Amino acid sequence: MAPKLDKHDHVLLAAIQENARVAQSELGERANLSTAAVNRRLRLLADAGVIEKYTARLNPKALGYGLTIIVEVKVESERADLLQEMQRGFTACPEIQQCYYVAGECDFVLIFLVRDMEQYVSLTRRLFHENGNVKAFKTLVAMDRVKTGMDVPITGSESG
Amino acid sequence: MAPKLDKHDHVLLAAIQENARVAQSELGERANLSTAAVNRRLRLLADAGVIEKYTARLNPKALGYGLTIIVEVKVESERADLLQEMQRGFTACPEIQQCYYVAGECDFVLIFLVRDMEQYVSLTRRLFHENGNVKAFKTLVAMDRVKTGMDVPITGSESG
DNA sequence: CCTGAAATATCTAAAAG
DNA sequence: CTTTTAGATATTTCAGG
Repeated sequence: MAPKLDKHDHVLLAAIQENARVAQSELGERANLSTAAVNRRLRLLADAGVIEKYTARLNPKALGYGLTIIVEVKVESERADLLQEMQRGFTACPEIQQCYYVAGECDFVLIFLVRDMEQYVSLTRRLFHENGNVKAFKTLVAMDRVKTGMDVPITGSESG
Repeated sequence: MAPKLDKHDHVLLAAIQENARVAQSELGERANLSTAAVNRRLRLLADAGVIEKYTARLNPKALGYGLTIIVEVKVESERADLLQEMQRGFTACPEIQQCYYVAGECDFVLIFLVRDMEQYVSLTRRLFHENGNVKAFKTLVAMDRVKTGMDVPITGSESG
């Protein structure tokens, strides 16, 4: 899946992760490449799945989603089909930003983005209380989103 | 901070959140706006901070970061200056993708993206063991990143 | 794999309704 | 808000090393 990234790729990836709108001409200056080479590399990186998508990060508060809640879910049974059905339900819920299947005390960690507590309570009914496979869940209310994002660390060099 | 978003804005925001590279001409078709109106709205939304940034989402595994770990941190003292110093340390660490300050049993929830367990252990030394204000921390290893992203739900309409 | 230049496409701003 | 125009930027492709 990762076809040998060299240091030029690292420069490009770090740059577009920070700001996807920088012109390929400027990327070329930073990476010491022509715009044509930049264009080709970006295409290959996207085709290879290294670049998953170009996206705009929106301000949740500006859209009325002022409440972040982290939830730990414990399940009754770890039967594969039941887990998969739960994962589908979580994934389909737009208010669940992130879902991790974890090893340890609990089984899932979810990150909710909701308008208010009322909406969260309503979602817990549907997703947890009405789901026979949810044994327990623990709610952690975020007072501050200290650091957010899906940024991947990009070291100076590694494989090149 | 949120200067009345109408349904046109919602269409635009949902579209560029899903794919930031769609042409403004196509955005215009989807939102029933001229490209000039789309351009103006996108500029205003960015200036107002509704659009925080344009970014490329990268595949962590492709960059060698195959291990996601969620950590709950409990502090000794909640003194404001100590908390702030911890937050600065977490924020400055590239391997910490996300940091939430939460109410409840623990005080911080962190999401790490690391190359391997060795790197994680090394980071815990520096960030937790060598920090006098960390009372305890609990490590949850992610077996699967079921759903990721920072997407904000965009309802059909609300304030318009 | 690269560069440089040409051909497309896109964005931005202005003018007028 | 709209449409149209025009010029500046950005992108993609192509020829050739």
